[in-house]
Amino acid sequence: MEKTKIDVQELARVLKLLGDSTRLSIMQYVSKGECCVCELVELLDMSQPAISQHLRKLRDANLVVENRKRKWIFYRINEHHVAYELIHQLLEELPSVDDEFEELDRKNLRIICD
Amino acid sequence: MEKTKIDVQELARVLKLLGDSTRLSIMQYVSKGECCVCELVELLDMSQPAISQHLRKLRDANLVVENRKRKWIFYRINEHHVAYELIHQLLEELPSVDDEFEELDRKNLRIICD
DNA sequence: CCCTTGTATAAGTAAATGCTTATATGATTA
DNA sequence: TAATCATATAAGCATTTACTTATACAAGGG
Repeated sequence: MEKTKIDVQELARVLKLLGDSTRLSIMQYVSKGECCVCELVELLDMSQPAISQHLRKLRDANLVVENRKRKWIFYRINEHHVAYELIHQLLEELPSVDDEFEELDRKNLRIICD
Repeated sequence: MEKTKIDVQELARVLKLLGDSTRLSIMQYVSKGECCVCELVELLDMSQPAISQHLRKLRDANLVVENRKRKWIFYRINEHHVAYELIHQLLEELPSVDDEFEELDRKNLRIICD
């Protein structure tokens, strides 16, 4: 069974989306578990529309999927994307974001919703 | 021995460069062996200045290294780049470019220079 | 029902990008 | 030394990008 090959244009499209530090960070956060928009706004210290627009691009490319719970919209990485394994490896090269999540907890800005 | 981590900004910079199908193809070609500019112009069917400008970006980012031989300038992938292993894995996801190199041979446009 | 909260979208803008054409540079050859 | 070949650089331009501010929309809570 031959491993699936990815088209150059398609891979370039994905890499272009990941080639922005805000979006790359978003991908890292949402790969650790679901994040809602307001959490990402806090984690990345950026305006809500800016985050929303980045999320739209990632969603349009199917790199993330949304999950609506009560009044929040949670995003998580799409594990079924053709390039998921590759993206996962990329993200593993990055320093941990555990501290950022802990700080979010300390500030009581983590949204727990089950 | 902990594996070297790459800064988010730095990885994003690399991915941004790879997030262009022309440059991604160039990287693929020069990872298979040295290519001079005129070969890349032929392989990618683009203008010489366009290729040159893409090569400059890749060279500035240390993703490729140049090697001057006689009147040609050959480029090859920089195996010592921090993200080399990662890039190598990315390139392995792409379909082979052997046919393109063979066509170059058939057209007698391959530069052999030793 | 209103009012608030969370998120999305629209419009505008400055900066970056990727080409083009024209020209410069540098090495090779006649 | 002049002509040629391979490549680089400069300038110009249309398009894309990533923000901003303002507004819309959708879900909950009083």
